[in-house]
Amino acid sequence: MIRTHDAGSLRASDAGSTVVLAGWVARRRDHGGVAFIDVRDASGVVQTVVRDADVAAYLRSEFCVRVVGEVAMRPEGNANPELPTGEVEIIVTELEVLSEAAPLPFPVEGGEVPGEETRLRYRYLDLRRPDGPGANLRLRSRVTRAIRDVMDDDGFVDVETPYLTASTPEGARDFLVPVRLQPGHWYALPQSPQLFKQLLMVAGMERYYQIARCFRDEDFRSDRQPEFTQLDVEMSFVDQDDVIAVAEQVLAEVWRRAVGYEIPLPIPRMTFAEAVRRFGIDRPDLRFGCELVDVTEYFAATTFRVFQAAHVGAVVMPGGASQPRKTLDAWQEWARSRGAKGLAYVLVAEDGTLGGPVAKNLSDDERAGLAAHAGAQPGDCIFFAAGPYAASKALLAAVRDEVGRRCGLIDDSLWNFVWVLDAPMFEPTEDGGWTAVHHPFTSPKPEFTASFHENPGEALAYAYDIVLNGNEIGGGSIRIHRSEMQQRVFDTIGLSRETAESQFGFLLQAFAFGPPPHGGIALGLDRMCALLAGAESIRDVIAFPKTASGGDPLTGAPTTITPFQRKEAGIDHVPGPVGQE
RNA sequence: GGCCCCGUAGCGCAGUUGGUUAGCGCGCCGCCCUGUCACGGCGGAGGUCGCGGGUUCGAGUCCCGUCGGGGUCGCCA
Repeated sequence: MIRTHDAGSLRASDAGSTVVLAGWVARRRDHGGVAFIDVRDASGVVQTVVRDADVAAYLRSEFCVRVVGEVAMRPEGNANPELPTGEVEIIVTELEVLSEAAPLPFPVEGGEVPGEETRLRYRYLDLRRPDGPGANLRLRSRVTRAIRDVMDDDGFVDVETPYLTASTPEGARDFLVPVRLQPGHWYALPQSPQLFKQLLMVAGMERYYQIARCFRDEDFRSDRQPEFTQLDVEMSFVDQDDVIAVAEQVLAEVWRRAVGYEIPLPIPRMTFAEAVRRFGIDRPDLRFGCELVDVTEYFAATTFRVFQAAHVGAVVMPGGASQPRKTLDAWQEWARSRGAKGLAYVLVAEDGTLGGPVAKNLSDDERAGLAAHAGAQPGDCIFFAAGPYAASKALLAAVRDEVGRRCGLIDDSLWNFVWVLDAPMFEPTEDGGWTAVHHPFTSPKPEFTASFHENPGEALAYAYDIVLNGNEIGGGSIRIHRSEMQQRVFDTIGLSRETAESQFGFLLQAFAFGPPPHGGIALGLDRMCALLAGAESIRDVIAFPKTASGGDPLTGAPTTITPFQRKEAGIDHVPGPVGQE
């Protein structure tokens, strides 16, 4: 090493020793005769004192320097209690510029945080910022270390699965890779290692894990990138409780070591049906109340046409009656932007009388008991959604989240985990058929193994999602391991034997050779890290993320390719008639 | 693919009802300064107002289109 000490590690106890530091010029305070150069490395920052005016005047922000000097106590009254190293300073005897820095596109130290695109174009400088995303990468490293320690202690085998694999038209859009040696043939990047990890169970690995990159060519969100990372786990001879227990051990160790939080185990469980009934969504944020109220029965005989619906639900906004008309109108616009027709509301006045446009459409009896039935207090606002069950619940879930935010009901310091179990196995498609809610390898719960084909809408899946503060951070299931049942699932979702054979034939064939009962889970590493870091976007916990249009401002990817590359990759190959390629 | 917000100096932003030479802070360059820690003082440079078109005597400002960034719905087995 060209240095003897880390800048941020120096304390009063080091006074008198001669040290060699290497780092960057964080700040320069040049007084002419004496100059203070803050030297920063990964460990922190320390003040150095340069008395050679020529040397000091030459330095600029972010020059990379090597400094030799003696650690000295700062003069009386000059200590800086804001800094861990604030009691000492380095009296510089030798300063070597290792490399110069051009004028910066944005300040590495202090200043306003630049726009996202600028930060990504100069990501190496963004990561160098002491209060930037670099700290998140260190956090992420602690997380993966904790994961590997737990998995290793539990006897799991870390296996790498292919990134160049076969396209499966089901599910998300694939990223495709042309194959030079076979013009017209394409690899797909895996959306997840799902099929391979099941093959590893057939292979007798019994306990598999991988911190795996996954690829999905879908639109972006703040919590979605085209490539993302998950902790992928699969286990043989297990039940749902076994998988959940392993996941809880991982989460507990990660939270313990990343942020020093002890997750109370076991993590509470809730069924999918209960989550939707009480919170309108399968990933409820349990940090606050405001649970949904079912008023369908209450309005069963109403003459108000809007409430003559399959389902009428409500959510109470504490203190919402005092919202100005403009704000209430803005709620309508908000609801419409989410595809709803509007958002009915009733204001409960301080004297208990009901106001708002909907109130006058209700009967005297309906008005009399409404506040009590909905659990509203004087001064509250009751929002309503009426229509099909799922759509109404979804709208109210969004209202509840918005109410939680606007009313300051959410305690940011809470870590509220919950398992959501027993999701439906199938959901109806637009053309009257059925499709798998999770994926078609998910087993039905034991009580539905015989009936799911006849009553797809009632079948519950042997699946579990882990939810944290309203965010789905992972999910898994017990898989189907018998060809017969797998075939019935394919039949249920209308996947022909030919299609199933061409897409998943290798898995079905593997299942002919003594497949063990198995199940697993995948945890979203990026989302976990973003939550642990308090980041608003998973971009903040990824070293080199992409923008919303899929570009990387730093490398310029994706780029066009040369005509030679086109030819060599064979991407313009025109396939012959099907079956004759 | 739909909708919403944003785009003005290297960075962060202001810019009135459309009106003369487009401002502010930081940064940058030069000079001064021996105890600062967001050091300070004096001086200076730096702009295709994202791009294209239109309205107008006149456009950073209004209109249309387009590109880029962010968010959201669809989508994400």
